[in-house]
Amino acid sequence: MKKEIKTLDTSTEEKIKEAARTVFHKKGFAATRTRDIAEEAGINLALLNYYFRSKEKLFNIIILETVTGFVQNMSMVLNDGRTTIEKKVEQIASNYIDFITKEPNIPIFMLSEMRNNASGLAEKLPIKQIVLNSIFFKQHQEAVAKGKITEPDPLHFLMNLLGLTVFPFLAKPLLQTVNGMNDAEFSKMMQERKKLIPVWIKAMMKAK
Amino acid sequence: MKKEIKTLDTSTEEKIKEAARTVFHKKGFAATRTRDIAEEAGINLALLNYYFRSKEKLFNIIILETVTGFVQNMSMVLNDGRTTIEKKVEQIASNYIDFITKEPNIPIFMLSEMRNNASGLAEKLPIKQIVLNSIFFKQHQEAVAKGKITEPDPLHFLMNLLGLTVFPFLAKPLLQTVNGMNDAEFSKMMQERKKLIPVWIKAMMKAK
DNA sequence: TCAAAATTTAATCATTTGATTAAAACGTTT
DNA sequence: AAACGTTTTAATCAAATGATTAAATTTTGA
Repeated sequence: MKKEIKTLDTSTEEKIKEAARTVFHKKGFAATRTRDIAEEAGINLALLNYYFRSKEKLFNIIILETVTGFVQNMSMVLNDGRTTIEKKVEQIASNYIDFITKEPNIPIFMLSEMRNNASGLAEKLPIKQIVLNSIFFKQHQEAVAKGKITEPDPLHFLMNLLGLTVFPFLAKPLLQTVNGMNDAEFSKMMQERKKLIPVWIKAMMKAK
Repeated sequence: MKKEIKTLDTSTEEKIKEAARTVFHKKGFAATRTRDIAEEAGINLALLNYYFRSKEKLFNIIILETVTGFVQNMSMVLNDGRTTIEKKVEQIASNYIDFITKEPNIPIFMLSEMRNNASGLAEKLPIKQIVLNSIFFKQHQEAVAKGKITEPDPLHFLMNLLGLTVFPFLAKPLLQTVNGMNDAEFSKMMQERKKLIPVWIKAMMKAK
């Protein structure tokens, strides 16, 4: 048969990547053992080095994919010319709450691995372009000019939106023990926030 | 026999704790080597085990102190009967921005180490008590009753406040490369947020 | 079919790492 | 000073860990 498209889903290489993603996301680079990944993938340890040379190289592939996926979503929304700025806020809040609900380890994984920027990751990401050249950026400028938004720096805007959206997931371990909150309750709370965050952002941005 | 008070500031035990705090905060438990701590403290490696038995026991002491310190500040503010809820928001934003500016590694350290709650830390903290029995909690209930605050759950209130305050520090590595922001600019931005966050929170809480 | 190439496996290596030990150095008490 | 307890040091240990190797097995292509 063709060797290229031979059920890539279950190829050894893909199994290792999938396992690496799972373990790295959950435990981070330093706490992850290559043997953990091999076991999770159900493969011989040596295959990890056979396909990816080293733990570090495998990690760099995973984190680049993870961060790219995270940013891409926002990029799409920010560059949609058909939606208002209000609608963009709704979409970002809603999309990220759904996304992080499915992959709850991603925010703390990304932020903790970037803390010393060891992988030089940030340089590889065109986030600045994404924001500064975005339709959102222009819409924000217009809204400021028209006095509909008080704070002129779009950075505050995006940071507030992401903070309100992402921070609860980061604080979840605390909430669960401290507040006795279970997964269902947390999930319900985040669903509420899909509607609350756009309302809050709107109110904040008009405030002065 | 006697050894109680002999310049505790520079005692070996204290030097090790201080070094451990520095290294653990910066790199996290898994990435920290006991030799890193010994070197930072300028002591022989064996002394770490002599005074603290194991890396893990030393870590548990450090993280408990760190989180306690972090929570204590909020507890004081939330239980001050002489301040309004608006003033409490100002104080928490201001205190934490100052605190984290001095110790920028603490938020990501706390959150990433709690992600699997390995140290069973959350159980040791009386945060639930702190919030539910606080003066703030009663003031919040009153404000809701009087219609001054729309959202009835004080959890949203505190999570929003902390999210707006802490999240920028977590995202700092991104901002620095992506936005080309240097330390001085970041610091200036956070000083602005001391004034902005109370205004924003006030507007958010009235929104509906 | 069969030889070459690719993949997989078990065994092993060299370091790293947390921890311990025995002896030396230091300080206190008598 | 001598005896005793405490602190510090250098050396070492055992387990863990990332990586490699050589052989076995499977797949590919003529």
